[in-house]
Amino acid sequence: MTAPALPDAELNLTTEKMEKVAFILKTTAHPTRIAIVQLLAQQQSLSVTDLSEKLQVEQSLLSHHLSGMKLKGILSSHREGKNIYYTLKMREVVDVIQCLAACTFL
Amino acid sequence: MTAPALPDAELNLTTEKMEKVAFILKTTAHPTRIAIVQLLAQQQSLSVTDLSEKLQVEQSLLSHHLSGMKLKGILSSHREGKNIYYTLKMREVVDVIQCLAACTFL
DNA sequence: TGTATAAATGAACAACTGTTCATAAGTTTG
DNA sequence: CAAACTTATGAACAGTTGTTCATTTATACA
Repeated sequence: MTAPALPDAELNLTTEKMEKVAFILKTTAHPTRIAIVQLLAQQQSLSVTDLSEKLQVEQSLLSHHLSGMKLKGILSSHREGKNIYYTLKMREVVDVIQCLAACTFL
Repeated sequence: MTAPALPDAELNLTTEKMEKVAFILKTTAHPTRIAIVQLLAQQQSLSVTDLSEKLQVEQSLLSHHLSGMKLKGILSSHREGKNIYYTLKMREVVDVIQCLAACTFL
């Protein structure tokens, strides 16, 4: 949308961008976190218990993943009564995962 | 370690795929490795010394990165005399990086 | 209030990663 | 052959990550 799609030959990233790309890849590179992104790509927002049940992941462990992802800007959260709902903030991450998921060799 | 079990109906990625996606993200999530991919996206194949010079990365460290990426199927290599040339095998990785690199917020 | 429910936090620890250094192994050339 | 060059390898170590467990904070509601 923003930048025109460049042919591979013109792919040129600054050091700074490479670091940022690496950062995003790194914070997403985990099965549980990918699953979280997948769910939040479809659901707009889910509470920790929702996620914990759907993913079958221990509350505490999930919380650690969630707060990490929030800290790094991938998710955001807001409280609603007893529950805290998480939302996908950096939607571009979905594209990246989708892009990889579309690979035939996977 | 393993991806949480998810009801397939609600996802476009299977558990297995999520693990593979995570795997690829993980093996790419490093500035030096991204730079390697970037160079090999433009050059078809480069020797270790070429890469070492262009990236200003110590031979040994580079070698470790290269053999890791080869082991994981991202690169391939062949010898030509004294030199060993590395080639991008999993070209899809370029798309992923490009996808992220195109993000305006970066 | 007090109890239940929801989520975060922090300590502890194993496992993994990135890096450096020294050395080895393969190749060419004199 | 030895010497020079190119790349790989392995040990060591610091730093990071994933996980568990126990505890704490925040909210609701009886």
